[in-house]
Amino acid sequence: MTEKNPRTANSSSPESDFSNQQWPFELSDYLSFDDNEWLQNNPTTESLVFQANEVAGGSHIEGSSSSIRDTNNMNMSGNENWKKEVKERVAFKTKSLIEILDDGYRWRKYGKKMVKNSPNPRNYYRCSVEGCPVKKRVERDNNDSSYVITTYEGMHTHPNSC
DNA sequence: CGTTTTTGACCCGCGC
DNA sequence: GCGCGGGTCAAAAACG
Repeated sequence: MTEKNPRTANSSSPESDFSNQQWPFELSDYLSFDDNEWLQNNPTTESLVFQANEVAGGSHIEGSSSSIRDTNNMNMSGNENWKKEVKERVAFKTKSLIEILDDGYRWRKYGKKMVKNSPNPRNYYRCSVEGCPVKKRVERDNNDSSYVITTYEGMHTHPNSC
């Protein structure tokens, strides 16, 4: 990075932060997004947007986006893990040139990997706040480089950066 | 100066 | 048993 990070000190003010970006939605709307609503608004998105209670060792996303559908189809054979911990998993498919979508939290990149089926790199982000098990996975669409698939994992256990 | 980014290496699960 | 795929960590560098 060198000039693609218009944030850093303004993380405390997500409002002004967003004014700088070309977000098609408002921060509040973005946070209260309903997976069901998204499906209605984006019928072409298939099952890319979903909210599932994942379990450790449940179904890993292997392959391309087509495999993501498998994640929705959890296996009943290991449903006993459900009582363990509920992990919220939300995937967003947004048409934007920027992949670093600021949601008011601080994200620290902890890894970059190349998908074997695409020349698109996959970025792994994590909440900089300690105690926040929230993880973010950002990947570009294979078919539409203009689209960005952002997958949020976990819930924020700390107040906003404000 | 602190924080974050970056890249490579390492680790884990499972498939064959 | 080894290889593959994916995911994570870690040390150093870069940036504000």
